[in-house]
Order: sequence, then C-alpha cells, then structure tokens
Amino acid sequence: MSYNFKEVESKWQKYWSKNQVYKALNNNSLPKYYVMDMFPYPSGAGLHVGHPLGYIASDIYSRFKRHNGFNVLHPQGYDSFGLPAEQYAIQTGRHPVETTNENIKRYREQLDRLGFSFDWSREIRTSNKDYYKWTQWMFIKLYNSWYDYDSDKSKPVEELVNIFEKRGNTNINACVSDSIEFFNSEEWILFSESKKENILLCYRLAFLSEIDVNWCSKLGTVLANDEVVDGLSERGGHEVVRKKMTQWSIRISAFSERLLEGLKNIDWPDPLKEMQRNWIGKSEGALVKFDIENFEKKIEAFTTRVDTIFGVTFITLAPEHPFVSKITSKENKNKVDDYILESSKKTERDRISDVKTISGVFTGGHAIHPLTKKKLPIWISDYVLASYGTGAVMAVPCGDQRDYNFAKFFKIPIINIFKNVDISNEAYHSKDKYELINSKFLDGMNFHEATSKAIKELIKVDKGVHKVNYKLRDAVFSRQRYWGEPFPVYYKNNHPVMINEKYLPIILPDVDKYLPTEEGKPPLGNSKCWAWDIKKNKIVENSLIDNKNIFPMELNTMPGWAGSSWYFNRYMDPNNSDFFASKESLDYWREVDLYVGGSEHATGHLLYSRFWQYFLYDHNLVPVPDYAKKLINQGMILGNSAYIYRLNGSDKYFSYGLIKDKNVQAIHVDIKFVNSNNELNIDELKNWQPQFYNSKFELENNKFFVKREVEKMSKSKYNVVNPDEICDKYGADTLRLYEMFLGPIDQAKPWNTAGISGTFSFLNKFWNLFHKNDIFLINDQEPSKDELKTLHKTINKVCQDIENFSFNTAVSAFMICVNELNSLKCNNRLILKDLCILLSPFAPHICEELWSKLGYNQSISNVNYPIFNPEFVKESNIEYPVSFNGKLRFKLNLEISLNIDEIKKIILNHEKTPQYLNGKEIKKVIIVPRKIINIVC
RNA sequence: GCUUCGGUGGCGGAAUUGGUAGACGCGCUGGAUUCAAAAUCCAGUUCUUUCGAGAGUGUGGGUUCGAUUCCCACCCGAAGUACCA
Repeated sequence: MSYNFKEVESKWQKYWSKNQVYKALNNNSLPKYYVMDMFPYPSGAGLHVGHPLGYIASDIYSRFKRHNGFNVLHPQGYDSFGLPAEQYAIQTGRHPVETTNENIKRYREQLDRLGFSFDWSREIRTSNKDYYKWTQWMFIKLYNSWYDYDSDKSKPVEELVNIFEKRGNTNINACVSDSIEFFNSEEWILFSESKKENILLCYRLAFLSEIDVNWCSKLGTVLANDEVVDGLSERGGHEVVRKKMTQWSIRISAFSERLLEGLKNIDWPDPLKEMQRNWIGKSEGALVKFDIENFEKKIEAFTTRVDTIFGVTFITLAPEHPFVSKITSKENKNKVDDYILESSKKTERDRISDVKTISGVFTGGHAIHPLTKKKLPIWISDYVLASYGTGAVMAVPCGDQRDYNFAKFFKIPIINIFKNVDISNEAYHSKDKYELINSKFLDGMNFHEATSKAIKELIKVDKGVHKVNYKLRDAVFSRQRYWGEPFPVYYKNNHPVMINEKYLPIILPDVDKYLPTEEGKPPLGNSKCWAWDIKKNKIVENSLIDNKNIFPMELNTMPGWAGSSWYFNRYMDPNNSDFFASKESLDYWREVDLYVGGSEHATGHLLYSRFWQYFLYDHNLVPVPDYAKKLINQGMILGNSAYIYRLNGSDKYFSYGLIKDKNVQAIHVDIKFVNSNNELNIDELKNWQPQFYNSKFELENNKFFVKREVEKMSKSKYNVVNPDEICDKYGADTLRLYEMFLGPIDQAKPWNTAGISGTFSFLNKFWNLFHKNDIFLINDQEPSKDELKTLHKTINKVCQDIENFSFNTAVSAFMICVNELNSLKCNNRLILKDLCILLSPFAPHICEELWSKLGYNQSISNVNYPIFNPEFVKESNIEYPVSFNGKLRFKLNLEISLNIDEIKKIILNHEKTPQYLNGKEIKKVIIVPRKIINIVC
C-alpha cells in the first residue's frame, strides 16, 4: 500500500498558499534569518531537475530555521531582463514582455509543485518599472560619486567640486581615468562648463569614455570581460573583436583593494574566494620611469621584479601605446605603422591562440636607463597588453622567458645578473636562491633586499615608486540591446545629463524592430518616442528634438548585472514606492544570512554585487558593507546522455558493442528512448525525427545498445530530465529527498532516475509504519527504550548534518531510522510526532499530512524542532574485546571519567581480557584517548 | 603554464580530532508471496582463496602501536585563469 502523494501534495500546497504560512513580517520580536537563492533567469526551456537543487537545500535550511524560532525571510524573484528573450523577440517579433511573462508563469508552476516555502508576496522582477526605477536611481548616484583613496570610500561629486574650487586637483588621492591634467583653483574657476564636465567625468564612478571593448557583431553588442570565454561570446559562442567605442563604464577598479580585503569577513567557499582573488589580481611591485631621447615625456613601466633593474636591455610597448607615434623614427615609420595595423586587425581570439609566434618592431627610439643612463632600444610588440599595467614593459631577458625569447629572436643583448646561473638556454625566473651580480649597489643581494633597495634608489632619483597593480578592469555598463534598463540620461551638447530622480522611472519605450537601426544605432534608436523635454520633464517624440528644450536620450541599455547587483535589498521591502527599501526594513533584515547559488557567477554577479553594496554602504544607504554572510555553491546535476553511432558516410547505425574500430560518428539521442539497460527503442526513435525513418540499425543479440556519457544537462544534448515528470511519478517529497541524497550539495553529480526508487520506498515505509490498510493506526503508550534511542540518534545526526549542509547524510540517517523503527514494529504516537517535525524540512507535504492526522490543526511549519537528549543513546561502558590484527581493542564510553592508569587496571583485570595474545604475554597497554583502546604485546 | 579542488566496490557516495573502510541508496544474486507479472518482504553482495586466511581507499615512499585521514614525490581527472610584465 502506498500513500497518495498527489492528493497530499496538492492539498498542502493549496493550504500553504491560502493561509500565507510562509509570509515573513518586517516587524517581529523573533530573531531574523534571511535565506536567499540566486534568482533565476526565466528561460523558455523551463526547469530541469538540476535547477531546483539549490532551492531545495535553501528551503530545507529555511524550514529548519523556522522550526528553531527564527523569523525567516525566504524570497524568490526573477532576473527577467536578458538576451534570450530579446533574441526570441527578434526572431518572432513578439514583445519580450509577453514571452518573459509566459516563461515566468511556467517557472512559477514548476516551482510551486516542489513545495517551496517562498514568501511569494515579496516576488520581484528586474524588468518591472517599479524595480528598475531604483536601478536607474542608483546609476544616477554612481554618476554623482567619485572615489577618495585617502578615506577609502566613495563620496558625492559636490565635495569634489568644492575641493577643485579651493585647491585644484593636485593634492587629491582619487581614482581617476589616466588622461587627467593637473590644475589649480584659479584655473578650475576659469574653465568652461564643458571642460569642467569633461574633467569631472574622469572622476565619476559611472563615466563615459572611448574604450577598447569586446564587440560581438553577431549579437550586435559589447560584452563585459566575464562574458567573453576564449575569445568567443559566452552566449552563443560568437566571435568577439576589439573595437573602440564610447561607452558607459563603472569604476569598480577603485574598489579593488576593498573587494579583496572584504573576502576575509565573509564565510564564502574558499575556491570561490580564490577565483575572486585571481580575478582582482593584485600584484605588488614598482613603477619605473624611463626618460626618452628627444621626447619630453617619460615611459612608465610596471614591474614586479624591480630587483632585476640592471638586467634591462630594452623596452617594449603595446602597439596601442600613445607614445608610439611620437618616438618612432622616420626610417622605421612604415614598418611600425604596418605592425600596428596588423595587430589591430587581430581579434582577441587570434591574439590568445597565437601565443607562440614572436613578433615586434623596433621604433628607432631610445629610452634612458634610470640608474645606468645607458640607451635602451624601444620596441613594440603585441605580447604587451595595453590594458594591463601601463602598456609598457621593462624587458629583462635574463629573468623573464618572454623577454628572453624576444631578445634571442631579434638578437638584442642579454645581460646575466645572476651569480652561477646558466642562462644560455632559458631565463632564470625564480625569485628564490639567487645572488645578484652586474648590478652595482645590488650585487650580492637576494630578492627581498634587492627589491627594497632598488625602490629606495629609484625614489631618490625620482625615477620610480612602489606600486600595487590590479588586473580588475572597470566594468563596461552599456549594452546595445533593447531588453534592459534604459539609462535615465539625455545628451545636451554631447554631454550626458542625468534626469532628475523625481521623474523616474524612465520607462523602456516600445520599438517596431529589436535589431540595431540602419545607421547601426542600438535598438532603442528605432523608437519614435525617445527624447527628453526639459520643460515638461517627460519623454516626448523624437521629431521634436531641437537641442534647446528637447534633447536626444541615451540609446544604450544597462547590462544584466545592473538589476541583480542589489536585489537582495529590495526583497526586504519590495513594494516600497518611496525608496528601494525603507530604513526600518534594512535595519531589521540587514544582510542575507545564507545565500545559495552556483559558482559560475564568481567573477560576475558575485563580484559586481559586492562592489555595488560597498558603494551603497559608503553613502549610508544600507547598514552593512557585506551583503551575504555565508554563501554555499550548489554543484551541477549532470545529465546521462545517450549516443548512437553512425558509420561515416552512410545511413547505417551500429549497436555500441559492434563498433570496434569502425569509422563512426557519435550522435545524441533523446534519453527517453533508452531504458536502464542502455537498450534503445528504435521504433520511438524513428517516430522522433524523420532522419532516422529509413536508417538501418545493426543489432547486437537482437538489441540495440547506446553509449552513455555524463555531461552537462542541456536541451541540445537531449539529456534533460523534467522535474514535472518525476513529481507525477513519485511526488515532490521523493524528488526533494532524492536530490539531496545524490551527494554533497557542492559537488557535481550525475542524475540517475533509476535510483529514485530508494527514497520513494523510504517515504512509503515511513507512511506504512503508521497505517494498516490505509487506516491511520498508532499506539498511545510510552515509547520503548529502543524506540527512543533510535529517535534521538536520528535527531542528533540530522541537526548536526543540517547545520553542516550535509543533507545527503541526513537523508541516510532518516532511512536508517525508519528501517530500525520498522524492525521494532514501532507505531508510537510520540515517536511519530517528533519524527514528523524532524523530517518536515525535507519532505514537507507528507509530514504536514501526518501532522494533521495526529490531530493538530496548525501547520507544522512553526512547531519547535525536537531536542536531542543524550540520555537515550547511552551505551554500556566496556564492550567485548575484539582481536584485530594481533591486537586487542575495547570500545569504551567516552564519558568515563577515569585516569589512564585506572583504565589500564580495569582492562587488565577485566574477565574477558586474556593474559596472552598470540602466545605472547601482554606486557604493554597503550591507551589512546579515543573510543577504542589497543593492547599491544 | 599557474591557481584551486578531487581520486574509496559494478554505480552515487559514508567514515568525528588518525582508531573495526565500504554506512545509506541504486544495481546484481538467491529466496518468500503470486496462475503470472508488478509491488512488497527476507538473505547475500570489495577482491582473491586450497575456505584457514590473504590483499585492499590512484602510484611509490615516510611518520605512527595504528593512515582513506598527516608529510614528501609522482600519475590521473575536474574547475578557474592566462603573452598579467
């Protein structure tokens, strides 16, 4: 007899929703606990069984916390701006709003079936105008801020203007674009408004600049660094080229050190922190200034090996370096121009894949070594990146392999500065175990001595400073897309102007076409109504643009990470129309206590959102700088794909065992047509796709076998398993338990539908313990000692496991518990009561049902969790001695409070302790303060 | 190349601070029940074996009374990152 999960699950889902059981209140005397999932992008494909993994884990934890007396906030929402909806719109002409709403509806249905305890009254969508109003508001705030390194925080731009008026910009330690000139207060006051604007733009945290961007022509948009993988777009895998464009950027680089330091204060997985550290890429070294022959400016080169300064034999600049044209001699001009042209044609991908080729051109110019005053030839080469450091390298061929290869290839001299080191074949790049020679005052020193001495000397002659460099780049914030937040910006005399926050939100206009315009402008250029009237303070028709009262609007939209960088704050007070969240709600919920999501967002969302929160914190808009105390990454659930093999150039398929060394091509087939023995149902396959209809299938023992392979679940691999099907067949509780049972939450693990019968029969066993022929049957006596022991063992284990996020072992503990109760034939009321509460975070529906059968008419959700009582699980002091590998061991209860000599005495005098072991007399007893004691002869 | 994580039966995976390796589940084998099947229940299931035992947690060493666990070297796999000066 099995329980009717369909009836039970839909009954309780309705009950929870109707009674708003999981609604969190903003004012409550209970301690708060905030559990959040990374909100999904609602794609058209719906959910597969991999998606809910993290949601199940966070749901278990939320329910557990609720049982432990916390006021739990567990919200859910949608990251609903994004590229797929837009591409679908381009293909079909349907408005992204429509398809997004449909997808969300489908997601919601699928989520609801799994019995999550989300507080849906707080649902948010980043594409709702009431939400993106605040994204726009924060953008304006970023625009009106600059970064002050002295106090290490961002501040309002008005303060900066004050400083400029009083003492110019020479003495401020701000994060600024490199093209800044110095001025004093008198000069500032005399600057034109336009010039002032341009200068301020170099300080603003949201700024416009002409930059090299990752341009993807296929997607018609620029991409952030983390959206480019191996020189191809992350979405779609299209080619990405470098291109100069005027774009909005966010000065996240100002926050590099804080983002790095802040990692110490948050309990996030170490691998993820490590990824962020690598991405920020802090390196410490020196900035060395080289005078140039016949040119007034200096080349600045960043190096981490200033100790090798006397090994410098040439300078290499990136082809894009601004000085290149200035220092190139007449006779080298043609070659240099050719080289620059050639390297600018190369895509990012070419440059990466072509690492081995050594190329470069001598400019004809020379720099002066700051300490030896020797002439150093200046070369250009594309192994030097304009985007890292200063785009200039002081080349030390004896100590750096790339410089070495370059010098050998172009026959540039190499000076050896390492004592007793052979550099005839390769450079010596180790920082340890060397002694310097040929290095004047550094001779005889090691790395640390030489580094600090060299920096001191450089400072003395004003040719260098100590410098910390970061890889982290400013983040490009403009997207040439339709389906994103519009900027609250119009242009007046080519200067961006922020629309007053009173008039937000600036609502995304409708367009006829979602493609770029014919002139190559972003899709918003297709809108007929996208101009700003400064008199009426509203959006008006384009045709009215006169650049006096009516100005053109910004045509770009914001990237996907804009809306997701602060959404955790909005859940605290999602319907507030006066502010993104009220001060009271922010002060009550403060930060996310547990954040669950995938590690693929390590260098994207999880970095941007940390930055964004620091920024809000600097302006006293949020109460804490770190928005998520603890984060766990759920691993991916992998699919079990099926392949069949076609003989190349034919229409003939071979069963897997018949392939041997035939020349075959592997083809994915839908796993629906394959049974657990890897046999393929050929008839179903033929009906699936016409290409198989007339194909020949070579059988093996009258059967056709496929090859199985574990890989990422995806529609294109035909290996997705839909949670709806599992819910239909086994129920949500079984699915929840099984997903947790598969393995550690943070590990990738393959899905195997066959294995689900284990958790399914566990729930049936549990149900049947208290049912006879579908009738609820329990006894009201005091539980037996054995029953209590089983129960409390389980309480102890499960509570520990939940706190450690070890949900797979918790499920095992439940299975052991039910097996033991089964052999005890236990149907005790009090045991069931505690077990119901204990299991309810994992399998809420069945527990809620049994709970109501016990006669309670309140939901189980807020009942106190059972408390472990160690009295019930005590064991006897000494068990039988066991012979093991020629040794004896005893099991002792840890609670014995005897000293070691007393324990020895007990053991040696114990009636079961032999005097001899393997024919030898026992002479020595070694006590290890553990459960088990060895006696060694 | 660099950084990080991992390697345990046919499979997913357990194993407190070093203390009876393989919990729990799948699969498989045998049995009960059934006209039969499904479902359910019971027993067995690391390998070798001359049935006494022996070997065994990627490989080779080391520390220890004792190592899946700690240390060293190597092999393999996954993820991230990369002309980063």
